[in-house]
Amino acid sequence: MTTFTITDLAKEYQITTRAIRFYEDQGLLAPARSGRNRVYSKRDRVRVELILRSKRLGFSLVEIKELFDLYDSAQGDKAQLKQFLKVLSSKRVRLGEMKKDIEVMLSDIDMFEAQNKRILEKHVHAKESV
Amino acid sequence: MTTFTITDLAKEYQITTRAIRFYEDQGLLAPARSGRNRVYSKRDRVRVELILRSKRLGFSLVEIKELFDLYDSAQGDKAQLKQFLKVLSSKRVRLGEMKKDIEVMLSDIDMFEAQNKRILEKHVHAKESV
DNA sequence: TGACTGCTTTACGTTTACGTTAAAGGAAGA
DNA sequence: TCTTCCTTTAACGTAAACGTAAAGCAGTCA
Repeated sequence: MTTFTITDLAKEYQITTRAIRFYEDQGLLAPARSGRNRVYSKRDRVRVELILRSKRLGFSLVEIKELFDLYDSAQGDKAQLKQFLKVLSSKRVRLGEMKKDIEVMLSDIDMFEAQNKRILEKHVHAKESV
Repeated sequence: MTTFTITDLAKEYQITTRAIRFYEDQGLLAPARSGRNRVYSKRDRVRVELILRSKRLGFSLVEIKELFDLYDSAQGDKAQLKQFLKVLSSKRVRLGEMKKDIEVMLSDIDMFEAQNKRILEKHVHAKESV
């Protein structure tokens, strides 16, 4: 099937229908309608994925909307397209910084783990030697 | 110098004194006092760095506090130490997932860039051929 | 001494991202 | 036809992370 209901998407992505409608209120989604009911296309589904991934990485809904809008208005408009590319590259920079932060935290965690495992083993030896 | 005022830290990390005091209210910092005034040690400074890095990665202040508390209570307590290690490894999992998300977004961005640059060049050629 | 500057506490305000009823309208099954 | 279920819009509520006065104390510079 090529279309989805709001509950389909909610179940698939483990979010509430309220959240999905909220994204629409904020201009992030614009599903078709069948009567009053919302009908989501594959494209809408992709946008939901993009929203969720972006959210997990700390991007605000406003930021995501700006990207979507820019992408939409960049179709055929050369100036907008250049602007879109600029924004994309700034996002890339930010993602790179986050990657660095993650590396630092991972190595911090490694350090703590190594240190604490040494301590745990010491305790064991102490017990054994008693 | 081995100690810092609240404005020292605020300037160094580009945050407001309000934020620093808020972190203290939430139990994330416990600076010494000189009279009524706060005096921050190098250890406090490290904690501020940890807080900010964690925040940039989307961790909540409550989560950060729990880690700090666990770390503090793990000194000499074997059970708490094991618990600390467990939590650390769960954080590591989450960081790994974020890394994946970042990779996906970066490759998405690469795709968009490549695609749009092709379009831009087409336009140029079109103009040249006219 | 008085003004200025910086730090303090207290407390209400604000933004983001939804949660949570509430009220009402199809549509399908017993 | 009645009940049940899913959907809709509308509106108020909430948690997190501070922002923003307000008002007082402490040091210092002229």
